[in-house]
Amino acid sequence: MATNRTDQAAADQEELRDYIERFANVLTDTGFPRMPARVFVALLTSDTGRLTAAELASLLQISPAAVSGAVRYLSTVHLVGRERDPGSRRDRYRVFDDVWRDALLQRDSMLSRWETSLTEGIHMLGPDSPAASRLGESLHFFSFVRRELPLLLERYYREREGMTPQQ
Amino acid sequence: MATNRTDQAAADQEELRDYIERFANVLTDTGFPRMPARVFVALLTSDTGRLTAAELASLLQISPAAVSGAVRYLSTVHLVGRERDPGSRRDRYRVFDDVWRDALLQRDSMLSRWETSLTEGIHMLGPDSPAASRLGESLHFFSFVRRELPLLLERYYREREGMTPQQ
DNA sequence: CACTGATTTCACGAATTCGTGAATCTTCTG
DNA sequence: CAGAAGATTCACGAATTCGTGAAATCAGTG
Repeated sequence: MATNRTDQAAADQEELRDYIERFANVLTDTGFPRMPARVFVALLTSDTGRLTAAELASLLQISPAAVSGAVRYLSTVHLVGRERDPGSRRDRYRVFDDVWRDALLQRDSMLSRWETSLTEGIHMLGPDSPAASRLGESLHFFSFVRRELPLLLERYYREREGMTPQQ
Repeated sequence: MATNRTDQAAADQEELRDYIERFANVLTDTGFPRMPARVFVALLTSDTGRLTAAELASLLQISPAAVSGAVRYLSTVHLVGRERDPGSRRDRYRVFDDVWRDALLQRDSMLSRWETSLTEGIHMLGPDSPAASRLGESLHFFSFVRRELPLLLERYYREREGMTPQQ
């Protein structure tokens, strides 16, 4: 029995689906909500990086409502964007090329909230208590990271640019 | 009516409790489980950085079981350690001085799992598909971060050392 | 401006998480 | 080695999260 084209395509999709689940599981282990993780990986592993809601729903075997929810989440954390082909009713969702940069920079806002809390704590505890000095250490560390992170990213993109000048 | 010492202490504790809740909320907003967050902040803001289970329970108004659970969580993510004064039945839980370094390095293991998944995906998709090249970009980025992070930390500790040589 | 295809919203049910109280287990003291 | 103080485990109930189906809303098209 020969493996025809249809069989092959089916096998490929089967394998892709399995992979998506595995990768998504790794992400959920790190606190990522389940559906968003699956949708995100589906987009990452699609050739164009752009899929419609219907394609996502059928690939992942989920309801349109689930797609909607996942995409809303992913949008708010800037991991995917919404596009609409002009003169069409279908949205297309896409992963940004620099997803990870955005994801990292997002951490930044988190850091700044932490810094706010730490500063507040230091004032409350009085500047010369041992606890305050512990909080101060943390604050110092965070502001260091927050200062250095953008520089690190910049360096990465500069290096990468150098390696693929044709991009 | 004069403010006596007891009143002042009570007011301080009240304020501390409020602060702990606020800071813990900030942490939970970033995916941190609630109880662990509260216990962690309580330890951070204690003068010695070390509290017994009973002290935590009374400060946070939670059951011993909740303390136990929170502490177990915090231990597994290396944010607090357990100590026992020799010749005592009481455990003391403490925040490590370099909590944040550990926390960051922990991210490292997360990154390496992601890298594994990405590599797997690249193989599955065939190395010259567009999707594979997208995954490849991500892989490249992560290995960069994983390489640079320890260097960044090292630099921080070296700089800090220079600023507080008496430590 | 009615029609149709597509997305979002909402209420519900299922599943999971979370904290407690009670019981069990551990470890020091006499 | 019995007793007591402390910590942990476990089952339960409460609260939250999650995904679905159905209804409502939105946006192009003729």
